[in-house]
Amino acid sequence: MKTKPPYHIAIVDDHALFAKSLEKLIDSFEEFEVVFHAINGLDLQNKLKVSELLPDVILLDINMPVMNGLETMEWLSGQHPEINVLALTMEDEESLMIKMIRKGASGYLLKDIYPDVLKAAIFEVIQKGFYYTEKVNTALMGALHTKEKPVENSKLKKKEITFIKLASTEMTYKEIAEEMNLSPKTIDGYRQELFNKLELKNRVGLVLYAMKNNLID
Amino acid sequence: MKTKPPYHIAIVDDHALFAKSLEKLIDSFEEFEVVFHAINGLDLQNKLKVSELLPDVILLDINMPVMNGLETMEWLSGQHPEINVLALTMEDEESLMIKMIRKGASGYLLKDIYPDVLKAAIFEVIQKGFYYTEKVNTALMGALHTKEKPVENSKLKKKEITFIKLASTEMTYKEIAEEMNLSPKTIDGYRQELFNKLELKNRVGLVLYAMKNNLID
DNA sequence: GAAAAAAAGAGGATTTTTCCTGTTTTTTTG
DNA sequence: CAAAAAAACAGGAAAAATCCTCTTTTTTTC
Repeated sequence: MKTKPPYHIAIVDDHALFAKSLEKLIDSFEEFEVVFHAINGLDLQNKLKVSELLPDVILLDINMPVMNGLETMEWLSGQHPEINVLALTMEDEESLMIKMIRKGASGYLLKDIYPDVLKAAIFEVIQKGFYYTEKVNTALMGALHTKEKPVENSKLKKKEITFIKLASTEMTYKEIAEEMNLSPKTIDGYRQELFNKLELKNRVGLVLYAMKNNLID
Repeated sequence: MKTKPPYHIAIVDDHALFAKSLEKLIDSFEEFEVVFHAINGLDLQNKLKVSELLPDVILLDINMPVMNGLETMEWLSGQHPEINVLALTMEDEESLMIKMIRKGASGYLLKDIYPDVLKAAIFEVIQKGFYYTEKVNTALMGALHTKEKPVENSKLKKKEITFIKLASTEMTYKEIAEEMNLSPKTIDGYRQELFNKLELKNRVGLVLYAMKNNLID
């Protein structure tokens, strides 16, 4: 970790306008300098490979089309554990927040914060290695106190994910079965298994689950 | 309309980080100058009242909590028709786009555009009074060709909205009826009416509609 | 206050979803 | 290869959702 300015920042966000704007803002802080920005996790991997100097901090958007924040965070933890990552997101979703922290993010910020807060957060991450707001702390405590169900709900199988996505449309299960080239009874099995595993009551619950876990939208 | 730089821009967006960043970006274009930014439609109304100089162009975010883009646009069209408005949004939602144009927006931009496009768009809006991309044109043509259904779907009644919100949970219709102190048959009437009006096939469609229109989450 | 419109409610039927308990087929693993 | 595990599939039934048409009650409007 560098101890003197300028600190190098990388931005990962698929919204070019936001990314570029953010770059301007960060460059306006004299202690910081944006070294590059990537439009998704894959792009970040490439940029990191060819970049001669690694960023001190990465600002990572969570909602991205190709390789999302969680996947990217996982890769970063493995490949570049020395880089501090600040997760950026539009929504205040507690479960996502916890997942990002678990995967090694150094902090979690909403996009509706004020620039000063961002600046302070980056500084704190560089100095202390983390930036946790009251909110994150509360959520973390809560997560630790509720007993860890061995649900492994983050590890849905591919077909289950496909099914959930289709179940989050106006298709009937029969149509979904055709689409997936499976018997309606098999589809019913998926449904039942997921209802049990995720503790859902009906299909609407499945759609809400898909939303919260960014499987749709 | 002013004909010489600097042109004055106002930003309306509830995400402080994005708004401030965007301000930096725009100020970096020498022809433009950000005069103020508001966090929602209501705030914009106040700012416009006390501001001694009106902006030439307003960059208006569509998704805002208090007074959203559509409502704000409606008000602007009535009170300040001379100000050109560029709608800004995260999602590429055709119906929203058309509604904004109908209410008088001078252009429609996605937040994933490049800064140069934004700059060009602002210029074009100032000079020509509008900035329509190929996409918007296509959508508009399509909208004109499909006959205007008197749907008024933007004006859902209060109870319908309550119903949609409850239908977007794991409750059964029977439970929803109890919650709303109505007969299950009445609830069924709401459901049927909404399915027709919004052209939905089933309850999942209703949940998706609720999502797209920010009734939930 | 009578007519019109809107909201609430109902009967009755079909389709879809949900649930429970199995069997058969395919894949994995020692 | 044989045993075990996972995936695919089924029968049958109850519950919920969906659909269509219609009546009653309440509210609005002239």
